[in-house]
Amino acid sequence: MLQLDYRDARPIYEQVRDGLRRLLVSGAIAPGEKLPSVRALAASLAINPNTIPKAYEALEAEGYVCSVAGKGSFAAEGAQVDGRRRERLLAQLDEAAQELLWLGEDAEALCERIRNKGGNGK
Amino acid sequence: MLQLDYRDARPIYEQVRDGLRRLLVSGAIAPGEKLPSVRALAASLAINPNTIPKAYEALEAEGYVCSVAGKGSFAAEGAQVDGRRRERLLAQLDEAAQELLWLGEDAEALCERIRNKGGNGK
Amino acid sequence: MLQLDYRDARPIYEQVRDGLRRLLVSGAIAPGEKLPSVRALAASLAINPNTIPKAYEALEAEGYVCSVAGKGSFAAEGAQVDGRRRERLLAQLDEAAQELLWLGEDAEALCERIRNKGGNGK
Amino acid sequence: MLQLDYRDARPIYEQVRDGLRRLLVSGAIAPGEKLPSVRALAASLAINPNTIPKAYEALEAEGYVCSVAGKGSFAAEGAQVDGRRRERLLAQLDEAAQELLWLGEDAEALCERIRNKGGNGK
DNA sequence: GTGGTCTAGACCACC
DNA sequence: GTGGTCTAGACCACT
Repeated sequence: MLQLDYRDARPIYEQVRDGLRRLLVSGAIAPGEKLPSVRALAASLAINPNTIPKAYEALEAEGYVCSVAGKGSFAAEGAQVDGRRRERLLAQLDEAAQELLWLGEDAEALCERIRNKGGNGK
Repeated sequence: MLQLDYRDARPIYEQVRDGLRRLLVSGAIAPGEKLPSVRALAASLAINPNTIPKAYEALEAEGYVCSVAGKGSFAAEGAQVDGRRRERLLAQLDEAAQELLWLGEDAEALCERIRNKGGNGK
Repeated sequence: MLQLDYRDARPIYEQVRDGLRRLLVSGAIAPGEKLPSVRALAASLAINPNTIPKAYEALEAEGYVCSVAGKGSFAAEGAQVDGRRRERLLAQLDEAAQELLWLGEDAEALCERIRNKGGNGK
Repeated sequence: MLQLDYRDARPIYEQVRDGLRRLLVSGAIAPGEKLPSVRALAASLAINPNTIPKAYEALEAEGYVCSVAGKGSFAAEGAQVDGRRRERLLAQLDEAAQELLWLGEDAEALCERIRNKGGNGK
């Protein structure tokens, strides 16, 4: 389900957070669906159970996840996501696009990439 | 010319590297133009001179900059940029676009952003 | 483990880099094996600890080494080596071979050298 | 005839020396043929005339060139080349071959490269 | 204990 | 003046 890279400079919890977010936005996990429990995910990734809540809390702060005490964590709707996250993504898109255009990439080719992303999810 | 943020998690040399790259791809520094000398830039940023070469070497490895001992460092042509840098940018673009689309952003609106980036440089 | 030559025109960090790469490709250091720590290697070579990371970073950029903060540096798999390194080696081989052939060296004799290199590692 | 690269770390005279040697071993300049005069070559490369004799002297020391006062410099036969140069080339070949084999390159493929180099010169 | 980063100051070769 | 290299010593986060 998730792939950890111990050679990655990012801490484990960030890799879990980013991996889960990727599964959410790719559609692999549908809105409302229950995420794996802390213990189950920790076991399947063979990491310390204390690491998982940190990832879940970060996603909850962003609005991607909704945790209910005693019941578990659930995937939220896209509309509930934090506005600052959206701005950061737009900035990331702008930055990559500007540099790619400077490198000679064709604007329409980049647009075509974006349109294709939308269709199939991943 | 550049702005450092000591609250930023990124090390100084990465901030310098990213800031200079931004100046290059935005057209603020033209290809072939001389970059500030190691000592001059260090002084203007009020940091140790040893920190600057690390940023310049990273940009040289990417193909954005060309340093010549005894003469200075110069902005390279876009065509000399490392292919792996281009792939990383495309991945960054894809990731941001996919998440934005999931958040409900309109594909054509994102395309319009990209087209505008190309025109005015910054 | 490594031998420095202060009469060599190459800077120390390049000698360390090339020496380590030699140990890796000769099989003296196996893939996955831990390399000496920055401080330990600096002490054993009687040089400043700051010089070692420069060699390790270069090998990491080539794909020969993987450094993990807090854990150490490790030998990578051959498959992870940068493609540009491979091209540079092929060019080096071509250049040496062409000149040797012009000097009257027999092509088959050179081939025999290459076949022998493969067998015993060093 | 020769291509200089001012971004290259090597001094100009080494680039001229290596470029001329390349022309010799590739067959572009035949044994016995007259090399361009110091002034002519300096003019065609748009560099200081003092730089050319340094390159010619180096090639003469290696045995690739034979200079006659008042008449000019001439390409020598392969057999006249310095033995140390040959040993250095063999070492260069060995080193590149060993690393390429470690990277998974096929020994016979490398041999085929060498055989092809011999046939057409360049 | 590990690698990563930064400061301070020095010397070199080259232009 | 330039970039390139090295030394010495320090602090940090993470294991």
